[in-house]
Amino acid sequence: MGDLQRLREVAAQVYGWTELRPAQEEAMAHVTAGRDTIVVSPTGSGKSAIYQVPALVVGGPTIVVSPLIALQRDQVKNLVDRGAPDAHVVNSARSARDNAAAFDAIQAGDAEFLFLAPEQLAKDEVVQQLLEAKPSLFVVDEAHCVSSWGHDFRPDYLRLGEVIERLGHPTVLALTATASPPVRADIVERLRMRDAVQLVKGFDRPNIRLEVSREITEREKRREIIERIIALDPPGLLYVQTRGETEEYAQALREAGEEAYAYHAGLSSSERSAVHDAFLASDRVVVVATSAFGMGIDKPNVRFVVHAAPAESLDSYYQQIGRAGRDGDQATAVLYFRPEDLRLPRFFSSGTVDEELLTRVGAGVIAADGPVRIDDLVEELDVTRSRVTRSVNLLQEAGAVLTTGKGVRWTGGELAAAVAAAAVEAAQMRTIELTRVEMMRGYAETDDCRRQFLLGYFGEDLVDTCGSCDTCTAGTADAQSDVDTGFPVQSRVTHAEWGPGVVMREENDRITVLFDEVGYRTLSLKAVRARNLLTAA
DNA sequence: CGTACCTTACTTAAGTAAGGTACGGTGCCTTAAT
Repeated sequence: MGDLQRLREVAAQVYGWTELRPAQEEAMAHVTAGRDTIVVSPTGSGKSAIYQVPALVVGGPTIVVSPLIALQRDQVKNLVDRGAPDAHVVNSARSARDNAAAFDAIQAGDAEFLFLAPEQLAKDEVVQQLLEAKPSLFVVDEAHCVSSWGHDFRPDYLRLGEVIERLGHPTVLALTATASPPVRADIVERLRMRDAVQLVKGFDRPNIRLEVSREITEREKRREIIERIIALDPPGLLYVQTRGETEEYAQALREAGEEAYAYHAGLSSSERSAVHDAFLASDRVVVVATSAFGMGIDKPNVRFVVHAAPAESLDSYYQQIGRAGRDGDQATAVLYFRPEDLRLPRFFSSGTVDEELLTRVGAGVIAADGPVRIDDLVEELDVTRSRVTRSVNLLQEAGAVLTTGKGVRWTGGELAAAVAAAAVEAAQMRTIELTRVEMMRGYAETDDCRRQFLLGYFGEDLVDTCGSCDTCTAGTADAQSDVDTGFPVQSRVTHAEWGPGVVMREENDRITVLFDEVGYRTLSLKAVRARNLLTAA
């Protein structure tokens, strides 16, 4: 293939990579051929190269959407250090003049890469500037953010699909280290990827030993975590649920003689970067953090990731433990589990729907009588931009509004009905989120091989038990590979009450199905058979 | 959602019980005041 030869040449001459991995070449070949592509592959496996090399083979600049300004900075520095063509960032931390210069460079062909956050792309003038640059490649880095943050925290992630369309649909490349099949489907749909190739490589991390410790009291749990961390031998990470706990555990660890730092989003940016630096520099460090810590931080020799409490989904959990053992050496992931600790993840997954706001936003769109910009709605309604955007997204989901290049427009239905439909969408999303928390519980409580459970959740079939997780060591894990329930994993089924879904997991006496509308449910086979609840679709 | 902490009410006037309420995670961006 001529393309492949050129890709190898560019990799060697521009970046100094004399050898590409087969998985990288495969992805690069698709991107170069103009095919929308989603790549799920661990951090440290050379994901960035998948756009960096093709970007120089195909004409036109490359836009990279990246969730954190700090990350954008690192990515640009990385390119500059390698002597790659110019890369720029556009964000609120830079002066208007610098941002304008970046657009000029990208339009003039003096720069190849432009990094920005999705919020920038919500601005009309930014999209206009990019249109003039005629980008050929649109990269969404940390693409799991589309699904995990887009639905509430950072709603502009859900609007990237429209931006891609307005830019004439350049080749879309979505990159992430962790995404289960439904999350991948969500990313593909939201980014409006066409005929997307899905490449999932190196998902299992066999050098990370999986363990769960079920605890009775909070007090006992705290004592054991401190002891265990000392025994596990830093460097490592301890994830906790609240900002307060980061300080408490960090102090307890320091009193026990460890080098420990607390990290959460409430710290000043200088405190945060001091912890980053200490984490990267030291071989004896423990960072005690909320979920704020980790994205874009690549330290190869992290020996453990301990969780003082469950995460809100196995997606988040796997993302976090994936920060251990990137050097390939032995590492350990321990989850300390008390059912009570599911309280906070449940709370965070059950955000409320503001029907009054939906009504006001809907009324605002109707009153505009034609396309209206979200910024104008924000001004008129005096509500934060992110709340308005979230409401617009829900109304759009319900089919009540449409987005065009000129703004958001009402599709003609009745306001009350549209609000009700949008509220149903939101409620359905909440239900699904809550069942994702339940899968976290399922992982913590299973007596079967944890690796099989985890990989199964991500749509990967591990034929034999892993032999190295705590349940395998304890001898409770039975191979689930020869189980035949009549409903094979990944096959589509329909439930009498819950509608269509996909089989995620088969066990001797039960199966777990991910239903399109009600999320993950575990069903007793006895009941399924007795009442004929499921049919293969 | 559920806990932790607070106030209030009650009565074996100093401690208990009931009732009320605040709080808990992720980051862009913008803009005003130093």
